[in-house]
Amino acid sequence: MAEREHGYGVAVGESSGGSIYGDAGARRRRTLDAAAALLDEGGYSALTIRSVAKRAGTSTGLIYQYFADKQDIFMALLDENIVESTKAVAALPRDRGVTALVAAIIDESARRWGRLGRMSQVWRDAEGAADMERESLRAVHDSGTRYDEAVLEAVTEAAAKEGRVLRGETAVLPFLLSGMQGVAASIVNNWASYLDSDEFAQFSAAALTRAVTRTEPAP
Amino acid sequence: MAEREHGYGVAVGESSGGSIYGDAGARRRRTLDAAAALLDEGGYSALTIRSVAKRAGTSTGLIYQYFADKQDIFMALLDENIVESTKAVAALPRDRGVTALVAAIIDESARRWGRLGRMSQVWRDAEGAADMERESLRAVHDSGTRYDEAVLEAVTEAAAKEGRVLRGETAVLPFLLSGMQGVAASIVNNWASYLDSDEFAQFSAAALTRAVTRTEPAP
DNA sequence: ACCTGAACACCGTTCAAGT
DNA sequence: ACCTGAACACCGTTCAAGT
Repeated sequence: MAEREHGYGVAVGESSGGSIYGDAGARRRRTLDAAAALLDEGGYSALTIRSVAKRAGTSTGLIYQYFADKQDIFMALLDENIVESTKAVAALPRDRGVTALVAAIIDESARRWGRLGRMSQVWRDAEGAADMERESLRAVHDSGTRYDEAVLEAVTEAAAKEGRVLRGETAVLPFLLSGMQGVAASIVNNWASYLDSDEFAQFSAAALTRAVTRTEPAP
Repeated sequence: MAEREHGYGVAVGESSGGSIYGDAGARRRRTLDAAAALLDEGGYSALTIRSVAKRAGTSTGLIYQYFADKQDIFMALLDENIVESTKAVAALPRDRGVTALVAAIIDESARRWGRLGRMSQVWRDAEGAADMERESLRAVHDSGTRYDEAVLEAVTEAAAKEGRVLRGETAVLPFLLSGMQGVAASIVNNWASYLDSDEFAQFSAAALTRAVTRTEPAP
């Protein structure tokens, strides 16, 4: 917030009080923070290597010592965001019903999508580029898997508290995830602008709940 | 298909047999065709103004006489695609049940999304750029509205043939559209790779049908 | 009048040169 | 040893110059 825009040289962080010279970890962190800030402020087009370097207090050349390329920076940002979302989902209360839970997840998803939705394009490009070996790609993939698991756990628990269960088909979770994502994207892109977005999220959550759960069979 | 790759000068189309010199319509068409072909062959990164111009048999400068900028070309492509999708939806059979209809729409949507999904990013950037007046943006918006209407009509009719009706809430259509879009995106991005994509589409179509229709109340 | 393509102001990325 | 930033090969866009 009070970060200097035209700071001269390296603004020392709250680390062990000295120079950042040679500190790979700190520099990586600052680079990521700078990239995230630029993305928030000016959108995708404001995110250039030169401006990231300036804001992070490094040089363009040095950035390439910590990241393979620009895509790699996005990937790292995306990964951190998914990890955060996973924590948020895991922390959601289970005792207010499946619909309320799903609505909350849609909300979270819309927030993340608003910031990093464009990332999915980058992600797809990266996958297409045949360098699946890339660590950052594996990281995003793994984090995504953990996110999916967190959603499954949360929904299962919330359903149980209502005396309901998830349907048994394999496609139930992918469908729920896709549906929530689609609704979140719609909200962010403001399609259905004639609709109150809370009302839309609420209806969608209820509809998805109807679609993926059923009342528990008597034991 | 048999289009010349290194054609010299202007390859005359099936128009009135003469030069294309000064023919704005034809040049616009060729530019769009070239852009679509490049997009299909090399993805987003292959789509440069220089290569579009070369392939279309024009110059970079002339392209800017028919399109405001690169974004405008995408917009026109997107618009044509939505119009085609609308026709496809309108032509879908109504007598095989809502689920089959929805599955077919998801299929169509996945095909379109695979080619132009990235477009949604461009679209959002364009909207953000405050030049809502832009004709190409209005066109896409209007075409989108007509697509939505076509889906509504198709689903309503298919439901009626099964003795069902759409639920009455305003959010029903946006939810259905978002859900189908989300599922289509998942299929294209190959999330849920462990699942057969037909099975996934089928389950999703059935789930969405459950969520948005109910049996018709006795008259 | 219509069209071209060199020129401009960028971009991501590299690597010789500095400290 | 570590870091910088000019240089390279692009990009979208414009506009003087050609026909």
